[in-house]
Amino acid sequence: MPDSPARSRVAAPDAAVPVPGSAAVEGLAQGVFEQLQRLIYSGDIAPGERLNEAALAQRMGTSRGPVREAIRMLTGLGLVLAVRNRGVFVRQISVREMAEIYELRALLFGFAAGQAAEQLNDTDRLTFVKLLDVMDRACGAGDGQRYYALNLQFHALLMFQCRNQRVQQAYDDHVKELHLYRRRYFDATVNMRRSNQEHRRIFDAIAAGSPERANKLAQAHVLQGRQRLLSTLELPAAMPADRGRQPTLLKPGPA
Amino acid sequence: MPDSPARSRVAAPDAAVPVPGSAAVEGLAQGVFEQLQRLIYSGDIAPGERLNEAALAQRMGTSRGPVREAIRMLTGLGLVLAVRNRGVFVRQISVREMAEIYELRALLFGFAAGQAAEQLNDTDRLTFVKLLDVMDRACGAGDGQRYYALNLQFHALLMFQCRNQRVQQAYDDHVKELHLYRRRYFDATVNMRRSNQEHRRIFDAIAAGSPERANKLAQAHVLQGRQRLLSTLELPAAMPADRGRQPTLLKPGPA
DNA sequence: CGACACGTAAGTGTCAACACTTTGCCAACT
DNA sequence: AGTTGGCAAAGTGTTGACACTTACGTGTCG
Repeated sequence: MPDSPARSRVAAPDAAVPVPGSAAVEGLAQGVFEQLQRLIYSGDIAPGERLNEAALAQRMGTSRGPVREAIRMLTGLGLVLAVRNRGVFVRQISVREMAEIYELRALLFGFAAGQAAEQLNDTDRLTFVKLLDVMDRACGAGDGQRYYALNLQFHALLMFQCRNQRVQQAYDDHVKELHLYRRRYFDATVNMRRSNQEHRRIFDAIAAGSPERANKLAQAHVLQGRQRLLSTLELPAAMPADRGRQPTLLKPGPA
Repeated sequence: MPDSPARSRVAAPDAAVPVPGSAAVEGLAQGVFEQLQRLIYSGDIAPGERLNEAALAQRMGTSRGPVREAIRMLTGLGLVLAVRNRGVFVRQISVREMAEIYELRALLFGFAAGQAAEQLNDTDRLTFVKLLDVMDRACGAGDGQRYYALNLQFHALLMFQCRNQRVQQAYDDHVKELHLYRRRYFDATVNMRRSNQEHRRIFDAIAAGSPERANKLAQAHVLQGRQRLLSTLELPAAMPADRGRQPTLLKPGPA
């Protein structure tokens, strides 16, 4: 009791337990885990980068124990790759992997669309209508950031229609993996327009109660999204520059 | 690597590092992780059971650190559920979850079958033919254990045809989750026969180059597998029993 | 006889120290 | 000059100890 650890510590930049009223009940490892996840998905840590335990521990205001545990959670999640005695590295997904993930996404998304066409309740239908309306406006205004967010919402709402948490989870997991790739390259107004049109057609098929058509359209939508992304990737080196990083294909592995 | 014999530790029952020639290069945490995974999938630890860190540490011949890290990997994998200050419990999947997983499996399996019908090379075709032949024999001999193994092989071979590692991995992951449910209830000879017939029909569709039909048949096969399992679950009142533990794990709530 | 409070035991959460590996650098040797 | 050998620093792997929370059994009071 002479030592009140959480409080007598110097304020850390990303403290996992900053204030008592916070989510300290979750435990340090959990807190560090969530911080790291956020940092990785936000691109703040960058794929291929190494995670330094001591540095992170200091940054989070804990010892290395919780940091290591958090990192192990990340490995279990497949977000990070551990190499014995060398450290863990943020996973880099290759173009091929990205393509594969898109294919899987297309499959799941198509399935959900098909289910939606068979069992769409009125409140969800209304939500769809409203959402599409807002998306039209964002699209017209050329607000890429906003459209990106709405797009996620649309997809989430559609995925919910399959009433299968496992499928939704699989979808979410894989979408997360694509975040790093996608965020940067999703601002071309043209892409936005086409994407928006496709959404409308998918919804029409769903509202019309045509599972087959909805499925096909939804699948095509995702695959065309992949195509759009691939084409922007193939364009020359005229993007915000990721410190010279190419769409690398391989992990930072030793051999 | 030269052995460091300083460890005069008594041999532990499931030692994660028994002999130098073993997988010691992977690190203790990794070793413990693999052991635990095995123990859980083999049903040796049983769903709902709690993992005692100290006990496991002793059993594996390490300290609690590596055990905790291994456990964190399991949580990242979703195999286990952690509750602060209470411990981690092997995840129990409900019947509903099982049904959902089967639906997802059906989707993926159907997809692979469709792809297979579009691009099946000769060597794989031959492998299929041979495999089906062996399965016929095992089926005729009523060898449930053997058929179970062959069945997995058949499904793996078919999944491979989609040439998409992500899809395969998703399939594998979910099949693993079902292992606990399935192993016990898969010996009825009748089920074996019907299953085998379905395999044949699926392969026929693939060999005939009919993606649509192959997809449908494969999907139906998995869903019928689900039905077979559900019916066996509903029959008996007595199974090994989970020691009365319910899907609890929710704390009563503060104040 | 039942409910509540308390004390104790078991178990998890966290930490700081120590052991081992890898890696980069500098010097000596060919 | 190029190569090889071996220090030294940095970082990961592992451990045992200590703090804290929870669960459980016991005893007392109503």
